[in-house]
Amino acid sequence: MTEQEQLRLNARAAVLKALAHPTRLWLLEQLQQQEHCVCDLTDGVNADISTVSKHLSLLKQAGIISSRRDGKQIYYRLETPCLLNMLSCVETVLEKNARTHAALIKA
Amino acid sequence: MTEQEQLRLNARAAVLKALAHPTRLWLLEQLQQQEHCVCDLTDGVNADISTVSKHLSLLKQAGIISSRRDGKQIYYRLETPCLLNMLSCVETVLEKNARTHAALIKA
DNA sequence: ACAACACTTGGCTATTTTGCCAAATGACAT
DNA sequence: ATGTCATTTGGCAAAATAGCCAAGTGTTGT
Repeated sequence: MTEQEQLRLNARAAVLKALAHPTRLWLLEQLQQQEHCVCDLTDGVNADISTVSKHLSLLKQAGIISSRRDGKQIYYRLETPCLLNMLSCVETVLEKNARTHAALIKA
Repeated sequence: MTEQEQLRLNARAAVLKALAHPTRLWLLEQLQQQEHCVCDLTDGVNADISTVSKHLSLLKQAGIISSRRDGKQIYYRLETPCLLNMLSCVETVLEKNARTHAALIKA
């Protein structure tokens, strides 16, 4: 693994790490159709507003979402919609796992 | 967020979490073309064999790779090749970030 | 200027992840 | 059976992550 490869992999891992949290995945799903302010998003999650805010800024930091201010509110929107389509392959893994698990139980 | 949604998101996040590490991404790239034994993989990474082994079993646990024994060696192979194609979208994020960063420097 | 609102940031603790070493397992050869 | 090779597992310490509360920032309305 060369040093350049190392850097490339670090960068990729950073994006994946940003995605790898249930609350953040939920937030991204909410943003898929349209932008939302933090207040909209907080309602659906059972976590402190500050926690949601931190999740959002983490996603922003990773370049996955962006924000704009409109009066008192801050609206977040998805920058890279393909990320959510991408999850179809994750779903493939889960289905495969489910089948394997079922087979193990039957056996 | 319903409880069922919660479970679904947890499962997805677990797979993403397994992917979200530079060494593990490298291991997956090695396995993309063909299966490899641990000894093959250890050579390319500057980490202890035991560390590599733990990364591999984590990936296996997540259902991303599988293993078979052949004599003294254990061969790992990629179970869900689409995961690596999927990363093209991660690359999109990174390119976008690079452009944004460049623009900020210029400004 | 001041209060109210929407959000972010700092600070803290609890939990999880990482990676090394050393010890254990499993397969094969002698 | 004993030794050796390939790999896994246990145990531990260091680092990163998560989430709450409280305090701070920025905006609007009075």
